[in-house]
Amino acid sequence: MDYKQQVAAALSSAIDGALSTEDVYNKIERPKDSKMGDFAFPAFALAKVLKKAPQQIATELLEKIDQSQFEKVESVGPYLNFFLDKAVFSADILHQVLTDGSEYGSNNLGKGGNVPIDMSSPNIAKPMSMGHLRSTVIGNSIANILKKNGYNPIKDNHLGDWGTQFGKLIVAYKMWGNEEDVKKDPIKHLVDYYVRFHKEDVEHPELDDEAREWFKKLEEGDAEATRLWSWFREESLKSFNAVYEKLGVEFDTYNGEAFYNDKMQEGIDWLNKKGLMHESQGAQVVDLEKYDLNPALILKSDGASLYITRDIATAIHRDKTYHPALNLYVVGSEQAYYFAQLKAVLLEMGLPSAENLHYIPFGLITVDGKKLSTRSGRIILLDEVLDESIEMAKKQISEKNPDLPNKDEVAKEVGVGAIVFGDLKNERTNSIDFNLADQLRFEGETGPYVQYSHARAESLLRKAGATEVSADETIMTDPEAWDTIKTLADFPATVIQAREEFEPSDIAKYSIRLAKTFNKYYAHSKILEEDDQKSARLALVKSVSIVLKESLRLLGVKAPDQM
RNA sequence: GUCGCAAUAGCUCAGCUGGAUAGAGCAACGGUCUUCUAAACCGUAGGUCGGGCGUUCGAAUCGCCCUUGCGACACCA
Repeated sequence: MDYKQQVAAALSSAIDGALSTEDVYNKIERPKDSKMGDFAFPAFALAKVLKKAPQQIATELLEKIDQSQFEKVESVGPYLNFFLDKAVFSADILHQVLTDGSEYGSNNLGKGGNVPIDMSSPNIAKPMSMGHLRSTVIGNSIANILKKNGYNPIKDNHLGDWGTQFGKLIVAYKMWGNEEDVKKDPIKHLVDYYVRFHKEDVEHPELDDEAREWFKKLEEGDAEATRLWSWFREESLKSFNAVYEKLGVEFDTYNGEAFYNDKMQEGIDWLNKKGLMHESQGAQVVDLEKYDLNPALILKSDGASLYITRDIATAIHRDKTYHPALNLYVVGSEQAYYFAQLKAVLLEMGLPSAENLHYIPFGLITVDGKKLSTRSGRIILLDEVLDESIEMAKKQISEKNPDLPNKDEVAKEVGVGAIVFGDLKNERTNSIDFNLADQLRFEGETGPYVQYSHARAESLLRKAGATEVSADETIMTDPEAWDTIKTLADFPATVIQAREEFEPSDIAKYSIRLAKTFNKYYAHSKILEEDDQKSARLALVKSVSIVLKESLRLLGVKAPDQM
């Protein structure tokens, strides 16, 4: 039941058409302090129409309004404050949560539409850094949020597994590499080869020619080149998967750049057929003047393909395979201009799903204010950060809860949860200057705080044992319980908002808000006390546990029952 | 140079489609564990919302200008 709608209806009949019901609905706001009611209507908008002082309007409106369905209505200055009937509302919300369980807040706005998501996308033979973390966890959370909204997300790891660097890698491996090293620690050694190659080719430029040759062989399907390439790819994937396993992220497809390598001609033909391509300085470009963008370079002057050539192929492939309701790309904000061009080209082509392409940028991660770079060695290894966080969690457990069963599992959930939550907590597009100490905080507004709140709730439910949990006779009069219930009621709208904005931080902030109101409630009442409200209190605790767990799940964070 | 993004407490950030005295967390200081997990709770202190002009009954929020920082600007991805 939409209680705001109820307020709007009551208001609308009282003001007698001076403002449309829709306008009234949109003007209704939530007071900052719940002492000022649950909903408020500022009378300013009516002042102009009625030519009266807003204070006076509020007072007069109070006389006319039907107050029967509210606990009370007050006029405070230019505001009209509505207090909901706590008993009815509480029972209603708790009932819904307990009935729906983890389905609470789900909707079918997506109607099962397919949504491929381009995410994570590490480069073969390079380590995954904190930058990849962002794309991975943001993409994963958006996938969860989409599913909650009735879509069918398809997580696509668009691997960087093609390009001239593989020629270099093959040359380097043949000169300095050996199989055992690569098997032992693939990324470390492959990076070493790559870096060494770049050092040596300064004095031996002939290495570059060799590399070009090997890449050409690879493109032509040469047996040895292909064998090495697929072996490097496989070993790299193994080490990526170790990280994905820790993060608890799975993919539906791994259609990297190599996958699209033989599918580019269709896009080029399409562009030619539409007469969109023309030559400029020897290269093939598409003009995008009407989009106020620079021309997009589609083919190099030597006829070779570019990133955009492959992305056009990707878009066509997705269009045909999925008929996507939305087509998402979770890629760093430094590529904003590029994606504007890509979308413009696809619109020009008339690709059916071009309109649905959404570029979902996220802010850059820097160290000491500078961009990360593999070659310069300014890099933060994701795996190491995760391990440190897990260690930290282990330490906390042995201090605070040494008797905890399956400590290692919980330490992993909490340690990884801290990192993932920390990344998702703030607005996507904020850039982050990396600071390890910041990442390893477990107190205050953090993942472990929300997990801890959930564990507390579960602990209460365990202690309550067989006690009946019932929302039927809820009389939640204390302000802490009331705030918590109202927060529970906000979850479905938060799920929708997070989907509309592709913004996991909406969920993260919500979970902190819920954890906070619950902890306050916890500190102020004796939940397990034997009286006639015990089962109602447990209903609240159970509801909080359900919604906290579900919020964390949407973020890709585990919610242990004990920690 | 052009375009884009940002600037809010010492630090990291919230601030919903403009609305009631600008809010959290961390750090600082003080209080709360013989009873449901103190990874918690309560309190104190801390701000000319980068600067200016404008729109409005009302601006951290919208518009313009300036300053500072970051990023992007065709043959990388």
